[in-house]
Amino acid sequence: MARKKEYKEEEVIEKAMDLFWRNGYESTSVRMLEKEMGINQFSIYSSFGNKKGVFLKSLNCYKKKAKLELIDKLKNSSDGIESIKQYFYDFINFSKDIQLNKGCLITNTVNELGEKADKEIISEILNFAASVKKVFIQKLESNSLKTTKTINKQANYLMISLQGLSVASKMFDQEQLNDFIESTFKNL
Amino acid sequence: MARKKEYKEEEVIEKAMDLFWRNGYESTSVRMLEKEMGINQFSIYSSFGNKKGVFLKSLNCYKKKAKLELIDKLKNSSDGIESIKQYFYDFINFSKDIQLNKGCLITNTVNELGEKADKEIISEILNFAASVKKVFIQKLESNSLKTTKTINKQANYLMISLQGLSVASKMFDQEQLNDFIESTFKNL
DNA sequence: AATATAACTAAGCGTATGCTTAGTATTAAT
DNA sequence: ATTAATACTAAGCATACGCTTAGTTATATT
Repeated sequence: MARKKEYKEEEVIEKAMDLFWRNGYESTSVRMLEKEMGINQFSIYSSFGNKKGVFLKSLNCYKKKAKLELIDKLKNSSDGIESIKQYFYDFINFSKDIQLNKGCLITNTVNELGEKADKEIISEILNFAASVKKVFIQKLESNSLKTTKTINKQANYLMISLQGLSVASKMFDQEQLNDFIESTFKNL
Repeated sequence: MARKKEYKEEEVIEKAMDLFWRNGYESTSVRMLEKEMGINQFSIYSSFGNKKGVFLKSLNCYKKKAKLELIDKLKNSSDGIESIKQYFYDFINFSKDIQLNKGCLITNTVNELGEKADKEIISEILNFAASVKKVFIQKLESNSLKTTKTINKQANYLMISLQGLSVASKMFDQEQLNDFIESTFKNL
């Protein structure tokens, strides 16, 4: 009985995600989203409720993209720790911007909103972090005699290292990033 | 011939710095600064020119505070690498907020503004990073046979590790932060 | 005491923010 | 063809933004 949507929600959310990724949550206005997504504000609000709704869907889109382009490769690799190292290098390319990098959307969000972030947003963030850590643990377990405790410690270490890489890639040159990655994996 | 200022610029900037530290640059409005600094917008603009001016002075204030409360202790310590490790633990306390942490103001700014930050702001950031790295290098040099190249690599590693700690302290618990610090210094 | 200078107050500038709503166009079932 | 339901356009809502300005108050010099 009703008119058809002239856009696919998944497609416009990918564009919204790009904008949030580049600019952060607060600095991305609904007018900017309107232009980038190519749809009117009415459509944005009828499809996603509010700005936070667009952001939550964008976080989800980011997770899918990261899974396809980064995490699945890591999962399917059989090089153990070496494959995690490769994941670090892959991440740099994954987050490449015009000149430097735009970091990891999840890390950017933690850094911008911190503990005063919305509950749903925090939940998405913790959920994503947990899923990455899980894969790290899998890789650390392969060909290893390490205890569960050691593996958990090392996974925590890698998670935080990755956040350092995310921030640093926005300002530091490739050589410094390489130094960091090489040192990070020296003793694992 | 003229009336006296009813505030000291250094004192009100410290309050502005606190606000920027907690909320970031964009999310801190001039109205918020007005309230926190305890002076009228006219006074803000006549003393500091514009919002960016307040921020630049705030960055400078942060640098002084970090020097006094963190860096000088590191400089005066003679424990070599162990003193850098202590610096990492000290940083966590330095950046303590109500519940979790507010990170490092410099790292927060890099993460928020990235490469599209104002030139003067970028310059302040790089300058601060260079001064910290310099102290790290000094400590790495003490009681060590490492080559200059190795020391530089390790300093780069520590700088980026610290940024990871800054972000992670906003969301992760103390145990995970401890794991991270302990693992970080196993690689040196 | 009069005066020039600068610091104050508070109202207001134009624009941008997140979000809504009145009115119109398009669809699929009757 | 009529109708009901939904998607569209575009104008507008109240509020907040960074910043300015007209008018007043306090000060050190004359």
